[in-house]
Amino acid sequence: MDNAMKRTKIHVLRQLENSPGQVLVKGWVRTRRDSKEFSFMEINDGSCLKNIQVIAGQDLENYVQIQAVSTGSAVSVEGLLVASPGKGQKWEIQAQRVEIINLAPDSYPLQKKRHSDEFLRTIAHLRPRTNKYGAIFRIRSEMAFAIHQFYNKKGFRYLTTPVITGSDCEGAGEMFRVTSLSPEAVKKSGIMDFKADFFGQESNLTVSGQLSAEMFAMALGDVYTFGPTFRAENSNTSRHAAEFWMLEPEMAFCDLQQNMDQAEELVKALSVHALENCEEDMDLFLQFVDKSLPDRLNTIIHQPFARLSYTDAIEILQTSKKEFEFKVGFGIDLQSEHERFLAEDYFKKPVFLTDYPKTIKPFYMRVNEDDKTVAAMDLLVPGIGELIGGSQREERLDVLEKRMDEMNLPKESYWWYLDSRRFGSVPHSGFGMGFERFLMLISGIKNIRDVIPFPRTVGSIDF
RNA sequence: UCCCCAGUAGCUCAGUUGGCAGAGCAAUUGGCUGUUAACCAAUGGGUCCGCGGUUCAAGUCCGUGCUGGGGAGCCA
Repeated sequence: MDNAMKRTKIHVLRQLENSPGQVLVKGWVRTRRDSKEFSFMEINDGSCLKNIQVIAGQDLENYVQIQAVSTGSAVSVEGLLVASPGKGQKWEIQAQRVEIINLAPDSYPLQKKRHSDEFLRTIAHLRPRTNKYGAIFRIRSEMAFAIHQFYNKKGFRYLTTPVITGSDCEGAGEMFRVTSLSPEAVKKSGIMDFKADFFGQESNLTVSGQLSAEMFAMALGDVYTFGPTFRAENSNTSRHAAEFWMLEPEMAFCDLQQNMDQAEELVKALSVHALENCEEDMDLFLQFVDKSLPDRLNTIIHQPFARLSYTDAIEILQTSKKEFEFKVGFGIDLQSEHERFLAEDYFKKPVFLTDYPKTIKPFYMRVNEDDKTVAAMDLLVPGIGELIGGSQREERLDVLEKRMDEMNLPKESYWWYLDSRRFGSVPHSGFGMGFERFLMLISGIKNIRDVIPFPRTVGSIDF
């Protein structure tokens, strides 16, 4: 290859106002059509949704081989960038040299037509080469960056909390056990001897970085964690995965209202960021994936989210004419149908529900003056359900210890957590947002498996 | 884990009261052509998800298992 020539990515080429003349592109052939004296090749290099059209003429020395280039093949093309006389594209490349880097056999599974999401899940290693999956994974990348940018601008510090944890009762669901004990040794002795295990005690994959984040909020002020989270729940739905990414901001000197303000600002800012920075990829979803998406995003960005207490929500559900499968009443956790009714039918926009009964919420949430409810907040969004769960944390040592006693939690193993309430305890709040659920919200993709590069779910860990 | 639905060519699907296994797209070959998921023609392509049963005969009916999808629970 000509080392003097530098490769230009297709997203750069497509934005050019004037032709630089000679260009070099490398990518994969999406489709090829023959004409009388030349071949049309559409090349995609993953830098953007769109392809660049290459005109490979019969005067090329390897024209016979070029005519055999199949969908999925990798090529390197050097030629002149010229205005395209055809419709549908501004530029095209008049090839002077086409190097076939790799010829894909006709068994290449991706065809020049629409494939079902279910089929593409069975070839998760190849699906990012399609328009839709290429688009969502570019958006996923951009959104991860946007999260860091959002909090960096606000003066938050990024905190990486442990993936392996020693606490076995964080109460957020079933946990994956981490061990270095060999199955043979365990079978032989008949017991899991945790004292002989790597950490000398039971250890698990994290279900939340919140407790760690609270410690750092008491030191650095405003922090956030953003990383992988693991749940060993046997849940088989389109909204759950065993491994997912969660964003968890934690803020000192912050009450429940300010917590909701933060969450609402975040969701709005990220949505705007997606539309402004992933315009071409977002258009694919706005136009073809979910017809209701433009309205939904417009509502999210421009309308204030609804805010009401759990008690008021129960009132609305009880007085609504809608027939529910499950009865509602104070003290009962809301069912999916209730949450959907509130977000999709009643308010038709994201809804914060606050002040849930303390009996259905974790120990760390701040007990309200009524001693019946806690300063919790869940953000319910149309189409997804719960996107965010958060609370003002219980900063009063005596109240917190009483709650832990009520819930039979071993205070001694939370000694360090309780220390934060002993030494300079202040009101503070935080929340967790499922990153994949947010991606589903802004893309209209209906299954969480389709916004994760290689999803891990019950009974499925291929790739 | 529970409820419902599905599994037929590489992909998407049709297949009637049980009676010879089908279509479109893809692939291959040829034709045509500054084409846009190009077009036209021909050809090849099957463990009808697995196992067991009913029947003269099962893609079709029954049982069971597996896989996938939708919903519920749990949650982010």
